[in-house]
Amino acid sequence: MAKIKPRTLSGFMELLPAPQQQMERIMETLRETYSLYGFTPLDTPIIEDAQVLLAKGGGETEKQIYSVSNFNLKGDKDSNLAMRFDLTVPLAKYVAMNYGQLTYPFRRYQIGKVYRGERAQRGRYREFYQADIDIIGDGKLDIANEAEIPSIIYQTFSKLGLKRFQIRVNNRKILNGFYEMMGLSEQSQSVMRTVDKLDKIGPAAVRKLLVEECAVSEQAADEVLTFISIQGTNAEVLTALEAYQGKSQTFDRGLEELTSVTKYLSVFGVPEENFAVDLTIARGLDYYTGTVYETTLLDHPEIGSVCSGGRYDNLAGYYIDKPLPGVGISIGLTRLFYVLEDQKMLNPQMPTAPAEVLVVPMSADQQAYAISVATQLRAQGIRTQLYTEQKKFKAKIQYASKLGIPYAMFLGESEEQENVVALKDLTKGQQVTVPLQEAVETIWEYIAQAEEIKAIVE
RNA sequence: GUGGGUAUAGCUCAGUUGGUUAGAGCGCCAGAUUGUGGCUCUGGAGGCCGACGGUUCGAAUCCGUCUACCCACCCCA
Repeated sequence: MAKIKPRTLSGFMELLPAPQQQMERIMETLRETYSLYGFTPLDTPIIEDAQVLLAKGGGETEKQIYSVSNFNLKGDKDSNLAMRFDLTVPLAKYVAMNYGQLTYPFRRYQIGKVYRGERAQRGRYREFYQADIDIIGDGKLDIANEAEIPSIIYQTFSKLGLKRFQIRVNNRKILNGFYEMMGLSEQSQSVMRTVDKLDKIGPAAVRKLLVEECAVSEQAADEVLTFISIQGTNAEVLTALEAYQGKSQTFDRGLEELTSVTKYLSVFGVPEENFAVDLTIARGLDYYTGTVYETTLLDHPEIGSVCSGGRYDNLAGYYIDKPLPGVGISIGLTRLFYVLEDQKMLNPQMPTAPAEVLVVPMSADQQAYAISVATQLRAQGIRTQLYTEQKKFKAKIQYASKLGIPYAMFLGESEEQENVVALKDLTKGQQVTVPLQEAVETIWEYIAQAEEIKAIVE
């Protein structure tokens, strides 16, 4: 019979057990850190009414969203459904729906898969995890939140063990104000996109594109280039920006905000080398209205941003008549994991075994003894696997070895009679015959040691 | 959506100007070693050479079509 070729779709990540274990460790770290800052977990459906997801309408979202018309949910005819493109729009819906029942500022985190109809590419997926944190205010939301959000990302990345990363910060109001001064408000979207390519294609090419593609005059293009090439320490950039003050209210407000965010970021404990005011950052979805963030790994800029977000003033406005400003950021977990694995940055010391000990009865006669030992181990909180297959001894020990299980416990006739266990440390190759409680102590020592290995990234 | 590339064993890949029985390394299985894994040695299994069509005495190799995947652009986490 002809077999069906098993395959995983392009742009979808599927991991083997050991790397999956590492991925789970990263997720745990994110959850822990997010919780530490008082965020509450949230889960929303992967599939939503297409109208809800496309409320914002138009643009790239519409092009890249997976949607199904006449999706036949039993009883619900002619539903137009779509898969979520990000976690921010579903959050806006959630807040709009439960407006009266939430307490503001509402802080939630969410780790979930999102879907985008793009061509898959190195570090770019069609299905990927985002790990979001957002703070939604009722009517108002203080600027300090816009500094707290990236400081949480700093904490998270640091806890993972990452050092060479940079959170780049900009403010849409500064950009919009600047383009307003230049009389380029109409083209600002395409100009920002072009400017964003500066790192990639260089100033000369950017200038050419601005003139040819964005209908910017030669003179204005030069001024744009001068503006975006403002560089230096954060203080220097802010000082340079002061020269543009007084011509646009929007710009002035943006500068004020950026100055506050920069100041608070230091207070939140983010070192200067891990964040930078960068005037070329503009991207993110088009709902951003103020501060915007983009985080890159300094040694792997080719992968692009692994975490971005920003301030949005009125996302829920598509659903209800309440102004609900928010600020949020999203770690591209799948992409981050891809880089870490691809670049061999994951700590090889990180344990990936599914258990600390494999309980091995020597023969069928010891099966009952083995079950009772395993039960006692589990009751004491030791992750335990029981090897019940009637195979050669070699196969049993190899099983533990391949899975990276550090201890094997052999239970034969003599062990059962004397009520002891033969505990073998597979990493050292040493074996002792001791009472069960003593073996438990040894394994606990190992577990305590393994927990010291906090850094997921080496 | 646009442009380029690739498709041979479970994985990574060789395969000469077209030539008869398609190879290697890793992995897998077995044995050396029936209560002791990793290292070593020995043996073994495993292929419609992506699919379909064409050229030829003869095709993994040349040509065409299709499909899938990869890279880049667009855009983005």
